[in-house]
Amino acid sequence: MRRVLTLREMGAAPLTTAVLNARKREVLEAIITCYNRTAKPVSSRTIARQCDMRLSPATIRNTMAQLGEYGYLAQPHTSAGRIPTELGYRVYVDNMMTTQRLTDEECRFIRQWYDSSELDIFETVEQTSKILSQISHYIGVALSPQLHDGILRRLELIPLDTQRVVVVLIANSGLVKNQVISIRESVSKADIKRISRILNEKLAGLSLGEIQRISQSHKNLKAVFDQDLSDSVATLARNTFSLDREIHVYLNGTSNFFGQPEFLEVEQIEPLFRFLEQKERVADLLSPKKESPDIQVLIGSENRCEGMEMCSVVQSTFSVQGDLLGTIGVIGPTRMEYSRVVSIVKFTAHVIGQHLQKAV
Amino acid sequence: MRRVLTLREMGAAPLTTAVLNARKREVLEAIITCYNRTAKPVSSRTIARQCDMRLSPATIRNTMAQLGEYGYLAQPHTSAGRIPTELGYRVYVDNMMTTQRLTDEECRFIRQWYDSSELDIFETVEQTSKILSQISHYIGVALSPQLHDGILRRLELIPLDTQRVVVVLIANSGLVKNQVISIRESVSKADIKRISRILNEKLAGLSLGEIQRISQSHKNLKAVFDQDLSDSVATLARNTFSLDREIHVYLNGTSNFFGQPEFLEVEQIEPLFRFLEQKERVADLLSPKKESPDIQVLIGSENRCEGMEMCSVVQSTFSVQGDLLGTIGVIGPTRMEYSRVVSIVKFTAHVIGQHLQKAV
DNA sequence: ATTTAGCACTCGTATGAGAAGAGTGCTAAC
DNA sequence: GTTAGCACTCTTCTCATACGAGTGCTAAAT
Repeated sequence: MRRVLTLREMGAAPLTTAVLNARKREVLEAIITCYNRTAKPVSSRTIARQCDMRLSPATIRNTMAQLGEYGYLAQPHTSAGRIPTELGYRVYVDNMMTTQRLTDEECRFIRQWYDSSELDIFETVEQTSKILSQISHYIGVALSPQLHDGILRRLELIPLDTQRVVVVLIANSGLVKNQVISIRESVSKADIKRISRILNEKLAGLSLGEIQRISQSHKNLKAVFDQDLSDSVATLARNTFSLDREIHVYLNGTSNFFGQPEFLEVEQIEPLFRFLEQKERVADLLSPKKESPDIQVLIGSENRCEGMEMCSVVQSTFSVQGDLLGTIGVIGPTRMEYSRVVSIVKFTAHVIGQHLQKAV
Repeated sequence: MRRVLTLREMGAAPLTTAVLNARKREVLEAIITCYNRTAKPVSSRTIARQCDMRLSPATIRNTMAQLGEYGYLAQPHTSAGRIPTELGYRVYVDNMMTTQRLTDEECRFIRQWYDSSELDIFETVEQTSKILSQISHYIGVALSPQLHDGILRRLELIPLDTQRVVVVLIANSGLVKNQVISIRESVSKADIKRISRILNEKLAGLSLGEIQRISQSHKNLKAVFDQDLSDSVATLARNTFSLDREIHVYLNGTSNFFGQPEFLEVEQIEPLFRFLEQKERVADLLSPKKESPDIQVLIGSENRCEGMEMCSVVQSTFSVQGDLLGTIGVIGPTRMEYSRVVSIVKFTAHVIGQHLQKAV
């Protein structure tokens, strides 16, 4: 029978650090560090050897037993070493982790990518997932900004032929999106110009989500425009702002997981890859939560995603001028170098913000 | 020692069907069919049981031995059944395969997707990869069209501020692409309008690749415009048409490979996934070859891609009004239902062409 | 009161032998 | 030309055993 603690057992354990004296902290950290390297249960002897204070394996065993009672450590089986539980990692991440500065080289590597790239937001975001995966050696992930959340700066209608118009929407954040829309009755070029002028006058400065809501109802439209609108204009407006809520999810470095010892078996890696292929779910996972802190760390099954039980997520949002634009993150095994990854994600979010600022 | 024939041995075998009498053909086909189902070496007894002409296993063994000499069959080890070689599949695909019509349901399934979708080309292409994977149960792949290959119908310059302009390029194929470009010296709105008019007059109807070439050189530009251009206009033109040659590659259904018996081991699936993550290489693989036939089938190592040795590719291009727009395809294990997949890819390429036609 | 040495015990892993089974190739008879 | 029979090969599965890593507990040492 496997001695893996249930969540309830783990939840019952004290979460405060008060109960963790210096030695327990040191042992917990040493085990986490060692487990990160080897992915194998850590024995008391290993810790005794490398621990600063010279203690015998027997003493370490006592400490480990106590950490086990708290639910911070678990044993795959009775006569095996210890591995950190999710709760153990949680305590480590929340209370013990020291922020590790990136090396100058790493910083340069990240900045270089952005400096050498154009300003297209979508490409920048896609590139970011690549950067994150390359530097973290895990999976880099990035969510494209949603036009829906932006403020309309300007729109342009370009007649394509009598039946179709290209709409170009420009948001305050620098986001530009075009789409071709069809109109039933033909509208003259002059009309389109007029409509375009009116729409710009009345709607610039509003959020695109708000505009979309308004344009759904004829009544609302009338109120905003303060005049009666022909059916064709109303339809045009409605179609112009019927934004697809699709989010683009960019994933990179998925094959980095093949190297990880805990994913050597297909049974482990298959559910993960199946999950990652459902882009909507990945988007859900990464979508900023209500009270989103600077940086968020979801450890193991905390992410509540089927297939992601053995993975952790480190994520952050990036914004331009206070406008939330998107999310970036790293997905790695639960046994992850949290301090390094947190630094990477933080720094990258900062740099991407700076970079996009130029495009405003 | 493994009895897998080398390519040279296989190449030395006769490729004509003349040498294949009815029985040999029937046995080869039966083995391929059976191996497709089971992924296990096929024994003489299995064939003897299901073969139409009532023959004993011993007779089948003789025939199998001859097919083995031709290089169409191989044995994993001395006392195992036979599996088709790549050459065997090649003979089957080229000479024996009967085109299998899709069921009405499958046709409806494919058409439905397109009927219910908007006309944005990129989304259509992305969706296509999803459709292909869902209906083939393998990996669906699609290459987005390259603006570079299109004919310019129209361009629009939208001033964003004094230093930046949004360029909207509209190609004959219905492809629309926007990009923000920066200009060093500020250009007035009136100037931009004027420039836009000139560019449209002079360049509409030319291929974008050609335009890009022209706009690289000041001299060429002068020749086309038949007048001297200010530095600002030249720069603007150059930046407008400096199209990134990036191709978007859409992959879907990669996790379908987890179900395949020959990919149960990580060692098999890892190189494949590593390959698929290199989007440029996938694009290379799928890019239409010089003399590209209606539909192309690459069997096993024919694709010459590291990691794809155990996979086959069925691909086709789709076009609108004779303009080659992009490529779609299916990647599956070498042990693939070629006749079904060929039908799927053919039909889908046809439907996507029809669908995009509407957007022209 | 804390630490440690010693030791019995548990459990996973590696190894090897043996049996079972699937399938072939060959030979001789039909 | 076809087939039955049989020896032979090779894989796979199972079982037993040995080994080793690591623990928990107890009693002694500090």
